[in-house]
Amino acid sequence: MTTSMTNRVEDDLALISQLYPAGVYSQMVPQQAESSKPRRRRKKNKGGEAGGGGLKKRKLSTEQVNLLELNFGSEHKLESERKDRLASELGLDPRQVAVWFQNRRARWKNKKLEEEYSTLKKAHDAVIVEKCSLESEVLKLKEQLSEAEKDIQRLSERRVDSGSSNSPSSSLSMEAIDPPFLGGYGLEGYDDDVFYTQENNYIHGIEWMTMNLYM
DNA sequence: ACCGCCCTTCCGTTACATCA
DNA sequence: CTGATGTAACGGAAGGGCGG
Repeated sequence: MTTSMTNRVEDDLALISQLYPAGVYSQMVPQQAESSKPRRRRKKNKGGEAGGGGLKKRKLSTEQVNLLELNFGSEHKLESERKDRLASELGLDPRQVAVWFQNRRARWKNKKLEEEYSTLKKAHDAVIVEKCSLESEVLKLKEQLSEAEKDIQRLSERRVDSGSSNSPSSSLSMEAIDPPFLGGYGLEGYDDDVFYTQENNYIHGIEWMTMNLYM
């Protein structure tokens, strides 16, 4: 929190450094340092010259990187003993080895985060697909239910009609799937979901439908 | 318990190299 | 030449260990 806030301030200062010529800026810094945060600016290193004047190795050789990678693979942390040993093996400054490990840990962390993100995204996508499939199944079942309810309605209406007209269609099979006798009370006490049998036992509509469909 | 010093790690950034 | 990308290096904050 405080770090990022200071960094924002530093960003502003860095921006200032781009807006003003280097010489002007370098003279501005000490003045600002008195009132606010001092900002040390790294020197540009044109022509491979380090700040001190010596030649600066900008890129590590393949052999150096390979050995560093090998060491990083076995242990991400770098104790000072190992750092010194590695540095002398590679002909590098111990500080360079420390910086390399530091940057390598940062890269490793980023890569791990990317992998975790990718894994989570795959899981998320799979859940979304399953959700869609379940939703379409719910829709299908609702349609089936609606059709079944319409059938029940038709059948109960036909039952009422056949009471006066003795239609020839009231065959044996129709008897089997007609709604059970509702007694002398008409449809007034008729519940949408419950049918009463002649024995005054009741079963739910869906169960009744299922029973008749497979009888 | 407190303080100052040193060392290390992490984070954000900068400078530079390399490549398309 | 230029913008994107990778990486070595830096600066600062924070935390732990240790002696005074």
